[in-house]
Amino acid sequence: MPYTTHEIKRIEKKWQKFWDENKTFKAVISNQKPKYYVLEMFPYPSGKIHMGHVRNYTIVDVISRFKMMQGFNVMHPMGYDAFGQPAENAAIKRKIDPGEWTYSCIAQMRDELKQMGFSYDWGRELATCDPQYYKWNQWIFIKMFERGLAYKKASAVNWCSSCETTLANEEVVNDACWRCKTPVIQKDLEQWYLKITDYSERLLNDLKVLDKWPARVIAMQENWIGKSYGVDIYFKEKETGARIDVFTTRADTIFGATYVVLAPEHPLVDKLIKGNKDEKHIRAFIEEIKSTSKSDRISGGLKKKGIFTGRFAINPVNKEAVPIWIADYVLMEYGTGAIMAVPTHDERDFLFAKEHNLPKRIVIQDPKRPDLKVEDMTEAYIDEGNLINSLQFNGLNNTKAIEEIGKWMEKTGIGKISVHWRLRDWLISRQRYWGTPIPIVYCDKCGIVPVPEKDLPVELPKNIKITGEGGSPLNHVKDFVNVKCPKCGKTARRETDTMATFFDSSWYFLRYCSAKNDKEVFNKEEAGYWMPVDQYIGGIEHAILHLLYSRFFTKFFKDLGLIKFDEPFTRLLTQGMVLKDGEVMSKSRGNTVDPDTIIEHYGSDSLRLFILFAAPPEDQLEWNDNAIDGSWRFLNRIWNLAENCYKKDAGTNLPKDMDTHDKELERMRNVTIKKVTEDLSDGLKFNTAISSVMILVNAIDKYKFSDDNSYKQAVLNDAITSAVLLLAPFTPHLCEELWQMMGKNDKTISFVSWPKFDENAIKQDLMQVVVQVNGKLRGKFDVACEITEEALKEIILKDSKIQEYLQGKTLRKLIYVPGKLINLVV
RNA sequence: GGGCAAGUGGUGGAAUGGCAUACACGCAGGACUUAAAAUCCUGUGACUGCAAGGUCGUGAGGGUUCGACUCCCUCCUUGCCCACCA
Repeated sequence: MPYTTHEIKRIEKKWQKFWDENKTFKAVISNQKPKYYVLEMFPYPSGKIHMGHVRNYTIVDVISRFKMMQGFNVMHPMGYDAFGQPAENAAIKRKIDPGEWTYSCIAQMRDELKQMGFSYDWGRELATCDPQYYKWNQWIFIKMFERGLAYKKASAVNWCSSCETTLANEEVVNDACWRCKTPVIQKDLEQWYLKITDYSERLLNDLKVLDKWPARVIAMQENWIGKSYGVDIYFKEKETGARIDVFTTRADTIFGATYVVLAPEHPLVDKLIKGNKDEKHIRAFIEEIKSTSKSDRISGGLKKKGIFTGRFAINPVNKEAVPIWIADYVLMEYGTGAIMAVPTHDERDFLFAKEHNLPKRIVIQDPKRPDLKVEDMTEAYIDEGNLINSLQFNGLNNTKAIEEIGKWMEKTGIGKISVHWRLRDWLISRQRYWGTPIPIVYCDKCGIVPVPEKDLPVELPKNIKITGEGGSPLNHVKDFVNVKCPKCGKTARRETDTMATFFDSSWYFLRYCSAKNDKEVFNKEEAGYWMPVDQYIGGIEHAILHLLYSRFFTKFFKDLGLIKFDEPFTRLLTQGMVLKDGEVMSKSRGNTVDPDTIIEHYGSDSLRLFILFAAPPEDQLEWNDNAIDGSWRFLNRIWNLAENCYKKDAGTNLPKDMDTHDKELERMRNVTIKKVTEDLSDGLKFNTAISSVMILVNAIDKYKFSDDNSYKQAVLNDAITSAVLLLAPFTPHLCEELWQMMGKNDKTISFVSWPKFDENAIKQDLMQVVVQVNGKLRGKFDVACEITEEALKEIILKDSKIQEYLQGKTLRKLIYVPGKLINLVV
């Protein structure tokens, strides 16, 4: 029977049913085997899986199955990141309940995942919209609230007018909503924040430990956390003496500060401009800047808007009075919201000073142009040099001066060495229905009261009208909003905001360890056994948000004493996107290929094999409709070998009288085992692992169909057996079936020991030595492996062809790389 | 503007200081067939040559080295991330 579409369907269904019924991949704590926790980033349950999912989960599945065969106790769970806006949008559009819609999508998705043959422990399946899950979101929130890590603050927030909700900084992409691309505006609202900034230092420092993460992700996180060393310098307003702190990383240029600039939102602005004859004008200017969106503020390019306050500040190092300006290029959110401007040594300051005719003074000498005058400068000098016009610091190299001046300022009390971070606290309030209710009650008497643990979960009310307009739908649900204060029992009001869904996904990997536990967030012992995740795999788009939040939560759990480790994911792989015709495959582009139709025709094994073979996992993968044929053809060849060439009764012992052909196949078999084992262990190089199995299969074919048909069945059987085992993680349905067909006694191939290789069998009798003349390839010689350098030289130098290249030239040098090559330098 | 990747046949890719293009796709030719599909075999970087062979060739240019796709410098292109961050 050939490996036809019909047969493929039968086999794949058969084994999917087998794994399901036997709970083959159920993970149980055991001290007999080392544990291995392998995890994909769980999907949003949109219903259908797409090629990106297929790629992600296939990569994880191969690792999972490989580790099982290697004797690890593997946990490989699956769940759904099930809260969020698409369900609400669907509810509005189709007038159905978001929960109903979500659960039907989950059901469909589960079927599609099972169709791919992934080795999940379905007993740990979870959905974040399940009250048994989000109950623990609420529990975590309360623990954070108790420790001051969850707090409420009124502030200007990023607001998406289309989604009618606030967005975290991380959700603002190019000043637009990350989901719907609507431009983000600023709006004042009372919002819940998580104090992730308390963990800035740890989040930054522990990146050093993550040596098995892609350098790119580390760099992105470092960038995002943005630690900046500098000095806060205390300027004073000339008349009132009010302190104006400016933050600078360039304390070396303090003597060149010729004006001070405040952000329009700076709290001192109001006082400074009060009574100014131009007050109205200035206020109008400030309002204008505040009303411009951030992107418009930037799109003005280098042209910077500013206005003079009419006031002066005293530079503490030289008592000079410098004008105080307000300008759009100074941001309240960063540093102290005020800067000292050094036009001669900062590009932005230079342009601003030029625009508004402000004074400049050179304090770092360009060694190439020591006579340079301020009037002749066309741009700021931002490179190294020695200090001038800087009193006692004159002559000092500016890099050194940064340190020296900082120390001096701290000593004399005119400033302090400080650190500022780019990382902001995490805004988690959402004015949405389909999310975890924030477990807080507002009481006129008691204030903000957390819901007691025994009353959790605060369940989302059902049968809610969702219109997509007018803020949170929960506002309109009286039974939900009106509540008794848990403290005093008087009438109180429930919080109607829900949590950002990134909250849900920041700890789900811990929940998998105790997925059905209704007593605790997770069990200490279980998490202690399985965690941290040994291998985590997902898209690069989560390099900052999800991965940073998960690290934050993990550190928080450690502080609660629930776990003993600092980092959740030991090893991270960010898989590349799936492209079609050079563009990312996506619904909006209309260039998707539905995995279903491929499976329908070729089966999921062919799809799995193709998607791993076509590119290394980190790289982009260009979908090719034709190339999958190749994967199917290859599986067909394996099928034929196992069905027609494997003989059950041939015995397993290799014959004693092996000739060179037998030995060569046996060597190839060992080489392949070694190569596949190494490729799967370290670099996760699935594409080259598969190609090496293809090479083995080519060799088996050659051996089997050799001219004299003198093959030995035990050698052949051995090679076919190894090929099937090596392929088992990649194409599990086929290999299960073949294993059975070949009469092996195991119930499933999933736990059959990974084949071992013998270094001795890999050794060759002859080795090929490449001969170069002046680095150019001029000959190849097959010689015995144990040949001495002297004997080898003799053979080569006597060779007539090599002689030709040496004629009339003197041999200057001979480089011998043992076992590889000889380079003759003439 | 800053940071990080990457650039190799017609295509996906392999080789990370030592034989460039493994493996596969595609294409061409052949076998089998009444025919087609499937399968199998052969060939397939460019130029040159009847051939053996020779020359060139990993985005461009330079450098280090006996030897460079690989390391270093400069530049170009593409992708991603960050971005008035003081």
